[in-house]
Amino acid sequence: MATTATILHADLDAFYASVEQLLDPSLRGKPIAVGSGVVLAASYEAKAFGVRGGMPGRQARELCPQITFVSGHFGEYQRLGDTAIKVIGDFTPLVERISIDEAFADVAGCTHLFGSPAEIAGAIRRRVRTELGLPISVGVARTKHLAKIASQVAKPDGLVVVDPGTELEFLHRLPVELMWGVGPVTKTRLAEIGVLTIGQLAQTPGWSLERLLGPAAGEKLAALAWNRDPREIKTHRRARSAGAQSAIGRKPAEEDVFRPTLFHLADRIGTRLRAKSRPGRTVTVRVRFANLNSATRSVTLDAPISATVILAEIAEDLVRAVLAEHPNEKTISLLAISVSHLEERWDLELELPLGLQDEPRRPGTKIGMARLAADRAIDKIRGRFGWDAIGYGSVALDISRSVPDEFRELAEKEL
DNA sequence: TCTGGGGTCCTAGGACCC
DNA sequence: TCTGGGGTCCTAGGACCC
Repeated sequence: MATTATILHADLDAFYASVEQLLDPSLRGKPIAVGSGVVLAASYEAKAFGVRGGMPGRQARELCPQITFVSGHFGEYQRLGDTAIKVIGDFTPLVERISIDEAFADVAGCTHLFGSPAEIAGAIRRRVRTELGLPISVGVARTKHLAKIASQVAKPDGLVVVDPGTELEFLHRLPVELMWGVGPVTKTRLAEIGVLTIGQLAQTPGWSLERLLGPAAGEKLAALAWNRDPREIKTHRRARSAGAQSAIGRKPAEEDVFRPTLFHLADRIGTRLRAKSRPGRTVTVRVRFANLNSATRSVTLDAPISATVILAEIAEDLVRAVLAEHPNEKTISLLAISVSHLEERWDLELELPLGLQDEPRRPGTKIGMARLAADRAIDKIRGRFGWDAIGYGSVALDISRSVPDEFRELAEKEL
């Protein structure tokens, strides 16, 4: 176990909103939100009014009548996020990117070049500020969990270093919801037994936590409360699933409604899976009803798939099964497909004849091969002329897009 | 009053095998 | 016929994170 604090957690502040204020100086110092129907991100000035990400636009306007909505420059978010992470990479190769605007790094091996971890953190913050014009907060500690908490405490635009000698003193005075893994439900459950701070959590008997939260969560939280975090920096982590979803308002639970939507979702997912040669064996479907209750249904196949049509047909079957189980639900509000058990296909892709990868056991394999070949052709055309250049007939038309496609792409994980 | 979209991990029960 | 135990996989649902 390391005895010095060399883990950094760097987190760009109110990232999308800060980029908008960077691009348009007239927005600086003002409450703004990115998005239209829903708030995708809010500036600190807007957060001061209680505006939060995910909030409906109408509610944000009620809280903050003078708020300015901007539609968003998603390409710029990607570019600036990448650039900020690269700044960290100039100090150490041990960088674990968590999302578009957030990363861990271990600087243990580069202090002889660049100074103490605190000095490196300061240098990162200065460079991101001067070279990109963006505020970034950094936490420095001995463990990932504590570094992450430190960066949250540092916000906005700050630096917090937790010296190994002061770890528990720092940690135990903070509220439990700052801990990784404590969301609204767990916070409420802990509050019911009088646990509000991490210090109180640390003093709670293990059996009590495990009874309250289950064995895994109880043990994990107890460990984190004493700053025992075994996690290491992982520089490359492969995705375990790929999915897509679409909120469709309130529509009747009928074939005419869910078929085109499922096809569109399958198209998006299939394209990604094929691009990385990572077909998957398990298909999961989620249907959310008008009352916001939802039901899932999944199937695990003998062989992995990535062809759009096959994926769509399986998803349709699953949705029909869900609806059959909920005959009283006449209205659906969201459809989702996810593919998991992804293959690690890298080199086999080159060895297997095209088509044998998909559906070797499905009756009518030749059809499966033809479908995959058709997908490959479409993928190629789209690669040259853009996504909308070609598609599956009616599917290309009139899919309700509640958020811009560019926003969806930002959230996609590298497969 | 009615939150969008892309992910990860855990749980609990059941099937199935040794 | 009843008894015990361990392990793996699958499915449905939830909590959580960004």
